[in-house]
Amino acid sequence: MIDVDSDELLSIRAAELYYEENKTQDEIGLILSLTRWKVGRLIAQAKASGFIRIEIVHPRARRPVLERRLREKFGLQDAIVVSTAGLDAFDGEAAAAVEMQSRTAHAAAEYLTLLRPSPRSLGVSWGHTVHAVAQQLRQGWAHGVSVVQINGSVSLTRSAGVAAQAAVTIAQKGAGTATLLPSPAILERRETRLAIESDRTVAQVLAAAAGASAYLFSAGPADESSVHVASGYLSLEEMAALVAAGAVGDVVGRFIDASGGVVDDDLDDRTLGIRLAQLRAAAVAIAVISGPAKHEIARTVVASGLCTVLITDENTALELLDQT
Amino acid sequence: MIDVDSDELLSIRAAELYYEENKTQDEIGLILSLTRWKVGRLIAQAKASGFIRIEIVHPRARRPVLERRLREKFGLQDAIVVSTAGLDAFDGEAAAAVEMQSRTAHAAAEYLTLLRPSPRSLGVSWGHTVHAVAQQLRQGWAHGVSVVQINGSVSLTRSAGVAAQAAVTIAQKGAGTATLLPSPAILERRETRLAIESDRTVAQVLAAAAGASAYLFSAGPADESSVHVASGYLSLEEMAALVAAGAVGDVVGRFIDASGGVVDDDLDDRTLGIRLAQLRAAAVAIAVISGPAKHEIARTVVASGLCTVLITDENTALELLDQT
DNA sequence: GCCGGTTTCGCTCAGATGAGCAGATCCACT
DNA sequence: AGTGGATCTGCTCATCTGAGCGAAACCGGC
Repeated sequence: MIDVDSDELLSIRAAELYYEENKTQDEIGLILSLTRWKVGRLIAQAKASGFIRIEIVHPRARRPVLERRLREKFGLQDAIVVSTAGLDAFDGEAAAAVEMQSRTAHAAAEYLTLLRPSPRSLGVSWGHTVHAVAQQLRQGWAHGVSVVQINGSVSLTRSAGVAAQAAVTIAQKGAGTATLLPSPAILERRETRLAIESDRTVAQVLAAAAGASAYLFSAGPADESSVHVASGYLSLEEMAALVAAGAVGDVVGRFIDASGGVVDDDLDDRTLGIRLAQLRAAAVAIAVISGPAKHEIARTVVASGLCTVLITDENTALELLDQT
Repeated sequence: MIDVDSDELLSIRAAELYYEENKTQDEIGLILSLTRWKVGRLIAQAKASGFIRIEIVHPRARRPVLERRLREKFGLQDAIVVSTAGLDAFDGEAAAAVEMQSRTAHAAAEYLTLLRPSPRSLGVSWGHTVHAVAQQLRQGWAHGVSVVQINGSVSLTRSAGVAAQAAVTIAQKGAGTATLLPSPAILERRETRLAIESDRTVAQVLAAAAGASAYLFSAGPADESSVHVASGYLSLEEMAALVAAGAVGDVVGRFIDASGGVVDDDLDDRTLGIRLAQLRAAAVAIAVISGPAKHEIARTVVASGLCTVLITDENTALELLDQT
């Protein structure tokens, strides 16, 4: 029979009476024939040994401890970590992932709303995540905000509207205006990109994007589920090649490796939108990244200084903090 | 967008800072621009709303709240409920069930050891559970205890030793003696039972059993997994007939229905061992019942006053307390 | 606008709790 | 046995926290 340290057992009994029966340490001392100081120490010991688990079960709960550790480890200005508590109530991993996506987007919307100073101009990328954030924002989240798209958005397979939707919604709900970037995200030839870029309308948008007072973007994993594959910008073969070359994902359409460097210079040269250096230099760059598929790219984003603020879920945060 | 009551959200934020960051309510007030009393109330509210879940994670943890409710609801002298915390670490329901069985047996062994006055004579039944308790008892748990079997034990398919083992082990570890009941549990004819019962050796054991200062027994479900089927006392058909007649399980070999009454008078008349009335009249009757298959019989045991002390697992306890 | 009822607020005060400290106890090694 | 170091114990005291209580704010009906 494996014996459990009798002090450990006592501390469990004390903790039961304290937390479940909410008796005072005095009363517990009486019951267990201990001084109340001993009881206090036993409970402290139980806590220190991790036998007492306190969980805040609420869809909008956050994890301040993880947030602080993220800030410290990666030198972030701010970090928001939404709790995964209560996820077992959802059946199926897919449903759970959707819920976490939604919680994260909600947290991002709230963060944007509460951000002070409220951004005069906000550069946004596009994709599922940014779209979700736009949805969660409430009417009047800002009083006049100039929203600018920061990377090419015209899709080859869908109408431009879909990608533009997010920026427009964010602007509309913030009583402001949206400036769209009328260009594909990835061009076939470098020259085409240069040509489009030099067009006055596009150049003006890019200039506006470069001068935004804050950025809001997500990141995508480098795999067949990437929006760039779905949008037709990249074939499955090209994606496989990127992965083979070390790509872990993309930020504003630019594919990067684990160290945060551009993977394919040629591809990057054909990609239209602000450059990663501009993002790295931004005073406020909010990355919203959630989901198990994005752990790797999330690590790269925070590790290579692409964002100043990270909004993510608990699992991703734990993964990011997990050593290395 | 479904809005969450802003007070509710505040209470979550306050709770996060209080429980995760362990700040004082004063500090939290400073952070959230609230008075410390408001913070206290918010945290209390979060607790009351059930957003704060405090769990004691330890294999030997108990559930004093459930224990008290069991005592109150069923008028028990005592109740021990072992926690299911940490069971997800086991893979498979079977492994989890084994773990709970073991935890419950451990708790029973501990209870016996700490029972005051220590029983001079202890009547025991036999089966998996009692065997497990015997295993978990430690050397010297008592100083001279007279252990008596309270129901027939000679198996038709295995050697008598197996069923006797538990009683012998309990006696040996308690520096005492074991008195075995040298008879099958269920006879084929009433007359045989009477004949055996009138034999002096058997009669003396039964008399000793009747005079025990405490009883320790378990209960079995009425289904094909019953030890009485495995032991060969009952055929699958007989068991099916018992179930059809309303049997929910057996206690010391006697099958009872939901209200605690004997299901089959003839069968009961062929069963050798102490009578249920004797158990109901006992000053200390400790029932050790754990596992999902035994919820129904557990309910019957406590509801019909067959035990004064129940030792069980959290799930069974919850089931027992679940209304009705 | 006014008024009664209800809720919320800030506060007092007493009880509960944790930090820190000196004495007691234990333990290993001579 | 004797000794030095480490740990444990019970205590004082300062701080933290929850109950209870008037005062203020709020709300709906006139």
